[in-house]
Amino acid sequence: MKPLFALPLRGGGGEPVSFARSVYSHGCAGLPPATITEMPLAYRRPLRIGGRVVDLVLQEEDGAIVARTAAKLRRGEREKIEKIVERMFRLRDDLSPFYARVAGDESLAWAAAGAGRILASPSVFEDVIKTICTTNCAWSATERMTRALAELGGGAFPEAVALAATPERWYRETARMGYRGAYVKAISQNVATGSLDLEALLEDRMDDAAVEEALLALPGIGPYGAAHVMLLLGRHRHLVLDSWTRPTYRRLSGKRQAADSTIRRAFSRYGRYAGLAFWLFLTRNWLPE
DNA sequence: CGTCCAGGTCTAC
DNA sequence: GGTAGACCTGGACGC
Repeated sequence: MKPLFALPLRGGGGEPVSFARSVYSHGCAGLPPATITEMPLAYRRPLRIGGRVVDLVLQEEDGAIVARTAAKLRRGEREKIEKIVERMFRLRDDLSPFYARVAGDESLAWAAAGAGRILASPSVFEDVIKTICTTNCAWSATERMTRALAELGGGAFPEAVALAATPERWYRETARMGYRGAYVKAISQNVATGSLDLEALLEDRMDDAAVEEALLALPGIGPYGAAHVMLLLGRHRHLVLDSWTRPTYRRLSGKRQAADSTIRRAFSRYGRYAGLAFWLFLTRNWLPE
C-alpha cells in the first residue's frame, strides 16, 4: 500500500509527539477498542468517508504518522482523511507549556517526551456517544455497546442520521443499552436535524466554560462525561473522576483515602493541565517503557 | 437465587 | 447547592 500522506510528529508548538504514547483515555477512539500495545506498531481504524467504510492504517515512520489504505479514494477524500487524522491525534494542540511545566517533575517528567495526545474519535459526536456508553456499567458492557454501534454502522461508527432513524427496539434488544438508549437516540436526533452542533465544540474560540456547559446540557453527560470529552477536545483542566480513577489514584499515590477535593488540590499546581496530569499519572503503566 | 455494583446521571426534594 | 433513590444490564459473589 502506498502512503496517503505523512503528518510530522510535531505538536502545535513544535513539541515532540510520541506515536506510541498517543493513547485514548477509554475505548472511545477505536472500534473495536484497540489495545495500547498495538500502538507502537500500527493503529487500525475503520473510517466512514463518502458514504462507505474505509480501513485506515496509521503507523509511525521516520518521525511522521503515515496513513495507508487499500481502498480506492475519490477526489478530495485524501485531504479529508488527513484532517480527520490530525484531529484524532490533536496535532494542532500545543502541549509545550505542559511539557515545560512537568520538566522537573518527579512523577511526570517522562511525559515531556511526547505523551499526552489523547486520541480522539473522528467526530465529537462519536466521542460523546461512546462516553455515555462508559457510564455506570462494567467495561465489558461498554465494549458490547460500542461493538453494536459499529456493527450498525457497517464497521465504523454510524452517523447521527442513522442512529436517529434506528428504532428504540434496536437500542434495547440488540445494543442492550438500557436507559442509555433514550439518551443516545435523543442526542442523535438533535444532531441529525441540525439543532445540535457538537462539532462546534472543536472551535478554539469557545472557552472551557462554554464547552462544559454545552456538554452538561446533553442527556447522559454529567461531570464525569464532560471532563472526559473535554480531555478529548484538548481541554485539559478537569479531572476525570470515576470509579476507576479514584481507587487507581489511591493505589499509585499510596494514600489510604482521598476525597475528590483533595485529589483536585493535589493536581491544581498543573493549572489548565490538571486533568491531563492526573490522567498521565494514572496511566503511566499503559505506555511502553 | 438474591444482592451488589461497575470507568454516573437524573429527578425530586 | 447538596443529597437520597431509581435506573438498564450482566458479571461476580454470597447464601
